[in-house]
Amino acid sequence: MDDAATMDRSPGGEMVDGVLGALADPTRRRLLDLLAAQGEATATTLAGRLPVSRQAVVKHLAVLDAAGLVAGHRSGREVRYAVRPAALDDTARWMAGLAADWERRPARIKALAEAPPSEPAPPGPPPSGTR
Amino acid sequence: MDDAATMDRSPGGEMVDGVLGALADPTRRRLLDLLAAQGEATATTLAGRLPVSRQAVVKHLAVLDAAGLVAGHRSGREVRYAVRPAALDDTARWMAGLAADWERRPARIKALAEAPPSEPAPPGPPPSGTR
DNA sequence: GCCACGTGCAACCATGAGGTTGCAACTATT
DNA sequence: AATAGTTGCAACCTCATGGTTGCACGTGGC
Repeated sequence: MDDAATMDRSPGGEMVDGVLGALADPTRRRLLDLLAAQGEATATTLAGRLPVSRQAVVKHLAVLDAAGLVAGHRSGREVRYAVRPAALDDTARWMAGLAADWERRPARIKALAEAPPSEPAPPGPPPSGTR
Repeated sequence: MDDAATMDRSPGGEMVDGVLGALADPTRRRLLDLLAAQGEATATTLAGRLPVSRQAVVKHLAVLDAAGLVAGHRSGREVRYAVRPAALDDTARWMAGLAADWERRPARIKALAEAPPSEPAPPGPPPSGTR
């Protein structure tokens, strides 16, 4: 049921992947908006406010849940979902950090350390078989 | 010149959409990492460091460019691409704002304004067809 | 007990995104 | 001029994704 809850701030960014993937879809974003606005809602309810079937909503909620962006608890015969800020927050931080990284890296560094001789255009990319 | 440069912080979040979509793909993220690390690189060079063809890289770069995450300028017979922090930064802010929004919204509000009569199921306005 | 509402599961469909290959066009370098 | 290295198209392939429908299962209200 949960995996993104694995509060993993590790470098690989395994969670970031999930969040970005989930957030990439517009319908999913609308869903989150609705959810954030209402606090709680069931898949059936949400489907009523979107141009898609209930099943589609269920699938989307599953993705969002896997990404840790929402969580649902059972209440009687229905399952109410609610938004879960943590993962989003973490991803926002990650992204801000990345942006900062890019900014403080105008260019160079690598270019200098990559061509000791005098060739700014190394035609022989050599060794590293990154595969 | 391009399009994402349309510094549009408008509500619709037209840019955010592009950035999230672009960032959703892992290959594209690797590409950005490489690019950020080297400062500048051509599609051909980058393809050499990734497990995909040059053409695939070209397509990815096109997506990233459309999202405003990279920009390329011609230098002789080659086209060097470089990372472009602005869009990423904006998106990070947007996301942080959203997260903050979620956090300061434990629930309620809706419950009060939504059920005066007795019918909480209006056929709502299907906004822009997502697809 | 019966019925209605809501969820859960599975099969199925269609499109688009990621990837490939092949080739034409352009720019340097010799 | 001939050639080698790059970029730019375009056709084409495959598979994951978003979406649908149909039906079985649970749970609560009558």
